[in-house]
Amino acid sequence: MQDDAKPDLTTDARPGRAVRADALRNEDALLEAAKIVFVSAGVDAPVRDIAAQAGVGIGTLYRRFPKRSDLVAAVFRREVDACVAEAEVLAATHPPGEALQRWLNRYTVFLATKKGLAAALFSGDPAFDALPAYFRERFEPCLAALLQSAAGAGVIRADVAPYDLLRAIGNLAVSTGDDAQRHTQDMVKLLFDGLRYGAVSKG
Amino acid sequence: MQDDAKPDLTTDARPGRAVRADALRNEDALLEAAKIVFVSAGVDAPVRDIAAQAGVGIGTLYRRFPKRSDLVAAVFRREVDACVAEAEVLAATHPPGEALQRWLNRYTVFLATKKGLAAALFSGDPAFDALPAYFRERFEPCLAALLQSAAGAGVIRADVAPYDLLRAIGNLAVSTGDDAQRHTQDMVKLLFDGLRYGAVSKG
DNA sequence: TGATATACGGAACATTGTTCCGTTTATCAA
DNA sequence: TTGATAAACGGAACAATGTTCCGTATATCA
Repeated sequence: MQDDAKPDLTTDARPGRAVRADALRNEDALLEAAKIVFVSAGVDAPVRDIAAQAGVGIGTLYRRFPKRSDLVAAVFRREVDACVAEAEVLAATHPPGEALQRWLNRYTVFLATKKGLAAALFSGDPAFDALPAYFRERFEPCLAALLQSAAGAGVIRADVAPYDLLRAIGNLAVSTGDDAQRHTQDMVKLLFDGLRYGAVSKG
Repeated sequence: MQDDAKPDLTTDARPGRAVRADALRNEDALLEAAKIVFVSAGVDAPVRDIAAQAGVGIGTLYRRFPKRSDLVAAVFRREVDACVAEAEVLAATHPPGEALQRWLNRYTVFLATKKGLAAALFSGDPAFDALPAYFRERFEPCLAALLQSAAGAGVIRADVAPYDLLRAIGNLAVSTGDDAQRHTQDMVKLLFDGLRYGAVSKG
């Protein structure tokens, strides 16, 4: 593998020339804007609104993300990455058990903002085919590290598969209704208590 | 409850006057057209296409179905009804075991055409809120009758709950891929064989 | 600092959703 | 059977959104 691995950015630049700085800035602004607009107006929000929120022209949006699904997928990856990155921060700044608990909460927040995407994910658009794998690739090692660390500290039991936990919480998070968020977080906490119940050393 | 129960048709007619015959005809034509277009172009197909397929103007479509979800829900109910009606026909024209087997196949066909609707059903549109209940209300007694009849004839065992079977097949039918249909039907057949395995009298 | 590749912006066009009203037609009473 | 009238029809017109295209602006590099 050569290290021509630039950010996978749609650009007119040929190998010789560097990608322009404003192009990078706008890519970032668009993703941030899309994230905000998707939450407030759904993934079917008008592209004009996203461009406006980002402070760029429509043409710029289309240059980077020719199809809506490109933008949706990019936002999804970006938020997965952000959630994973936070795990590392938490692990470095909190004791293992607390880091785990805090991250599970962070993960439920991630899931909550993805409800609007669920329908899109099942739409059959090939642009989304790779996302489930990406989801697992990124989250499984991430949670595995937190679990192993907490288990090593004797705070939780060690016999729960990371992916099982990811899925269980994912299922808990699909509940709907007024108090969905409270309900989900309560149930996740219950799960976490379950983890603690069988811990090796401390009660 | 008075017996003013006409078909729940949006109409300008006041109680005094009968609903016009062309209105009824067009309602039917629109539902039939929508069913066809939804299969070939998805539930987001342009309303113009549906009106054209039905041979009516756009205004007529909007008069009956002001929102797309109204049309989607009406088509859904209509197809549920058609599938249920076929159960009665099969029960009257085939021996119990064969009627059951044939209907289960018919049911998988119904499910297959509903994949495009799955996303819509989960969209949170209140127009769809009543559909799951309708689904169960109609299908559960329908399948219960077939099962009871077959069990009475000693062709299958009698300890399977109709709703469990409906759900199991529903889950089998969500599989995707090139051979999804074959796979689903194979698995449903396996289920059916399972029903036969514990039959009371005949082996 | 000038030349040039690159990217930007938004007008213009295309597609689809939705409303509105003049025209047509089914119904019903005479 | 026929005329009056309510009811429904059809599609033009308008609105909202998606998409393309190209003249203009600017970052990069020699």
